[in-house]
Amino acid sequence: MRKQRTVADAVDLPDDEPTAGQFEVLKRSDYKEKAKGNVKEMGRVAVKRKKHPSKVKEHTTRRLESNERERQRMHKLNNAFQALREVIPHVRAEKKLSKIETLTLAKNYINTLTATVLNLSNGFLPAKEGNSSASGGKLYKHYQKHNGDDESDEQLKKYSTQIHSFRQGS
DNA sequence: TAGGCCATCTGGTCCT
DNA sequence: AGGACCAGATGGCCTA
Repeated sequence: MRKQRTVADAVDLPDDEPTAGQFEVLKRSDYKEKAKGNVKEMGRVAVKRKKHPSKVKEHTTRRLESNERERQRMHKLNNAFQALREVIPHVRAEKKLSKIETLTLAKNYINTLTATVLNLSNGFLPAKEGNSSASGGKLYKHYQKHNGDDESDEQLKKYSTQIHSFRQGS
């Protein structure tokens, strides 16, 4: 199990260690600039600055609350990833797809399905005026825009190759 | 042991 | 003003 870090961990520092609220805020650009030079001192520059205890407490409370919200947000995101995993057919069922694998596979799966639908519905024919969505014309145009002249067979090949490579763990 | 993946914390920015 | 979103940092776990 991963260690649960809390603000309490951060607050429980030696006396000479600055606590939350005693750091000078850097602008994002400065932050990034600093990142290039020194990884150890990322982001925060310690400046000893006395703050009223109630302010520190308030800051800590707010931090805890937003940490909790962020955790919930990430959990929701992970649930969505899990839901996506469950609808993408893939071979390596015994091993969970990573996030990047899930997204990549999903994208190619969608392309494959789109191509298949277009083929089945003769979507490759020019859409009739006024009935473009029903005939698949819009879909075809969208698909063509993003996939050029890829045939569905090509998509299918691409998709199965990818599934295969994931199965082999490459 | 190195590298990949992930969860969590954090501060800045955007949005309502 | 406050919450959502984002990206960087950090450290733990797992596998080759």
